[in-house]
Amino acid sequence: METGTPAPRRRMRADARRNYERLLTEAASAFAEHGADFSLEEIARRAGVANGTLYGHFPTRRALLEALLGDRMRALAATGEELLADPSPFDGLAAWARTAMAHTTVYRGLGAALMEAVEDETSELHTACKAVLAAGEELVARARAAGEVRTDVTAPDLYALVNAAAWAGEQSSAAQGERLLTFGLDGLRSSATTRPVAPRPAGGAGLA
Amino acid sequence: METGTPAPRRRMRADARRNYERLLTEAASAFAEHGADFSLEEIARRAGVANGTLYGHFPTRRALLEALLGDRMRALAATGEELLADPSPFDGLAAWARTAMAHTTVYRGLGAALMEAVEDETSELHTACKAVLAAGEELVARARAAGEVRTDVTAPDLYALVNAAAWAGEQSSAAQGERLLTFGLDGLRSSATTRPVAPRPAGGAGLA
DNA sequence: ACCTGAACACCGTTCAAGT
DNA sequence: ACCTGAACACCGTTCAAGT
Repeated sequence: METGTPAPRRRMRADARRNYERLLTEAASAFAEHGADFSLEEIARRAGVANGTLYGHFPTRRALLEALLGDRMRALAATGEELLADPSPFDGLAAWARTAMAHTTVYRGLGAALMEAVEDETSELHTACKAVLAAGEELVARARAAGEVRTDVTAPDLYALVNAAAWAGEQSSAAQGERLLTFGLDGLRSSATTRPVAPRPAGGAGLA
Repeated sequence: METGTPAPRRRMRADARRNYERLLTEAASAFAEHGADFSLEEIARRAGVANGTLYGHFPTRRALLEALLGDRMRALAATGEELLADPSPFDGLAAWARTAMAHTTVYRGLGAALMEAVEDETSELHTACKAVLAAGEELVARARAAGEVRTDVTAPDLYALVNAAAWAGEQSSAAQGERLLTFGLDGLRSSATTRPVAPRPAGGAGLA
């Protein structure tokens, strides 16, 4: 389902395309191993191109991240839509949050980039972040309407929670990050209902 | 109660002492304005000393942070001890967490430094972090014993929560950070008891 | 169209030489 | 005992010159 490195948007000269792909490949493994703040100069070196070539293809680090993660992030948003069909609004939301956190932990430092990008309209990652946020909003709205989370919970709350938990995971251990996510998700629950098991109206997951 | 810049540990030559204090003063305002990752070279420049002088007094950025924050952090730990007398174990814990978060937000990027230092025994900030962690542990233990938080909640959980909330506050808004802390704290509560109002045995806050 | 590599303005850290 | 400032090895980003 994954095509390895994503294709550039438009037709390119053969050598340009080769450089483009080499840069993405090296960036992917460098980011995976050393985090999203890894030296761009070193990435260019590893790809065997001049530093100027890297900037030609990716004017900023965020552009590089977008090329690497954009598709994945849109897939994450799509997963959110699917989870709207989960019989339990809260469980659907929680499952999605865990998936989102897994995506965020592919590169160390990614949570910070995603937090910044969602509020910065000039960021190349902004559109993808907004899509993720929108998916979260739908899940939150449904859980809110079902009385399974506090009435004041927002999509930015969920977004911040996921990224903060991912961040904490980077700083200490992945397990610690997951614990934080668990606590945070539990804290979103409506304090009125202890455990929103609810009557559940026999059928599916309506509520357009 | 605060003496401005903390005094150096031992007697120093007059010029050394002056440089030491100038460096601390400049570092404090630079960190406050631009975060704890601000250029050390620029701090030395602002203090009117050579960069080597800065490294002479503070071999690492963490040493500088320790000089600036050590006392404050020990005071935070002391506040934790005091809050052990709070009639409500959970409220005491929560109040302390909010105080801790306020301390963490004095410099942008401080949460990351504190998360790193608590696990790095070679860090000059390590002792201070451990003191804070120990205070948290006592508060957590009391709340746990009182059945007001889950039985599996640990001091590192609380520590990570505070720093992660502070981090989130830096990335978006202080309000968002506080919301996250609220959710997180609520998530620490024992899921068995909805609201642990408890009979409360008339008197104070025993439980040695 | 695209690539190159030097140029510029920064870093953190170390260390010989001074006083 | 302490300070200085150059030295070293890095960054990110830009841009003239090439092909």
